[in-house]
Amino acid sequence: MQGKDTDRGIKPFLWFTLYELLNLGAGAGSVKISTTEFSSSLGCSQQSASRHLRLLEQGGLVSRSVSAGGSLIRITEEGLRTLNDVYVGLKDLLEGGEAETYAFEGKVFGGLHEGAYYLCQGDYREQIAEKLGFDPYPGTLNLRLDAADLEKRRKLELMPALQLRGFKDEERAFGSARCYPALINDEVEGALIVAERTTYDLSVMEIISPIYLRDRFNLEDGDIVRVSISSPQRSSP
Amino acid sequence: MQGKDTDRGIKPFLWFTLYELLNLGAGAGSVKISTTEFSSSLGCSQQSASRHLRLLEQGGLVSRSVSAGGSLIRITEEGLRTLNDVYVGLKDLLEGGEAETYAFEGKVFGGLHEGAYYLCQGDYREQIAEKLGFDPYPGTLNLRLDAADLEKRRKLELMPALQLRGFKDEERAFGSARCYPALINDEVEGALIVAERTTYDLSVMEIISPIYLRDRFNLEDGDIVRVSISSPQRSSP
DNA sequence: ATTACTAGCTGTCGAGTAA
DNA sequence: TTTACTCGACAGCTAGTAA
Repeated sequence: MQGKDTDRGIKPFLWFTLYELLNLGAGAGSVKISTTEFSSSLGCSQQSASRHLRLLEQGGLVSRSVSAGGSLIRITEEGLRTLNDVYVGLKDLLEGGEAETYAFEGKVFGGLHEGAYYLCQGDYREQIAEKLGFDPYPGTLNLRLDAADLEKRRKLELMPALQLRGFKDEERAFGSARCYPALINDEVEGALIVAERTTYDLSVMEIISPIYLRDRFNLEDGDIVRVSISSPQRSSP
Repeated sequence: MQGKDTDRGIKPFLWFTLYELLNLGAGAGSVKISTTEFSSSLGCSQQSASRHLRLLEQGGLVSRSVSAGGSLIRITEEGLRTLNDVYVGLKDLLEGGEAETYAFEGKVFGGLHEGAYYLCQGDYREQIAEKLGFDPYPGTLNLRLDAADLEKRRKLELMPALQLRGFKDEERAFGSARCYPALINDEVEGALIVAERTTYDLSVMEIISPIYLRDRFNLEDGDIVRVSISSPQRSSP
């Protein structure tokens, strides 16, 4: 495997266009701007600005609602992650990157056991084994976060993650997912797994692990479990 | 004036090539790598890698010594600044940029009064008036930093600065310079001024100000003066 | 006023190849 | 082995213009 971690899957010139949109405030919320105005802040022609925006939209990095008098533009979660990847890389390389640790405490709750189904699908299981280095117990532990942790959770959302590809079988399609290697209760290895492209409730964390965590820690619904994630996912030295 | 602060004067695709060089460790010191190896880590052809390196060298962003068996490559100070500019921008926009303050304490020393000569040149004086908002006293205050402050000084060196263009008159050419607005002894406005393209001793800081600082603070050689620089130089909102 | 298509230009790419 | 030239192909740019 020689996969490029730094592969952002975006053309350099489009990355800088996205960066300029962030500069104009399209990261925090929608921004109304015309292609003409945007082209001048970008230092190119109106036509190029228009084309860049279309390409970014196609790539799922911004969302737009085109209307007369300027369009409403907003950088998507994926767009922010694309920008943040470079940020994390630079931080690491320029500041001498101390690996931050994100620690969460969540309450165990029932969940719908959907996770178990996905994990039984051979393809996910293989990818997890390959990328995380363990064979997952066929089920997820669902944790609910306190509202106070949501801001931290949002930041984590932007951090680089290991990607699990989506796939199809005869019956249905499975979306791709991201996962973050984690330490559960400071003892057991596992991972936070986040389904892609779902407007998932950020207060819910699905944890996988090679072992059955409810047994291992004698967990009942409502118990508190600690999840520590260290970031960034370092590339090879 | 509608000058783009974000104008890095570098093509997007070259920026990412520079970023990849940083990834390979060419920021901390020279790195030996062949264009073929580099092209594979860049994900492009050997010809493009070679061309990119030549363009970066022409632009003064990397220095090279081409030799058989791979060239020695190192990112220059200006190259690091180009990367750092984007880093600072992202930090500001993604993390909600608290403006850091760099504070230095330096010992007054004589200096060669070269600075005074430059400041009398009309062009510099005009640019300072325009960009810093004051008419400089025709002379600089020279401070020598403690060795302990040098690391901080090096970091400041990478921060975005106001640019003073170089120029020529009939007799000679004057190089360009960077300056950082500063507060002197927490009371008087002024600026740190750094001549470009000189392998300047980082332990020396040249301070300009609208008034004669030696009188204002009753300074003798060896006295301690405090210089506070807040960064980044925020762009217009 | 917008956004975006078409046409033609320029710059960027990479295979071949020289040094 | 290197690095870097030439040159054909095409991606990205802008001016003009349509919708």
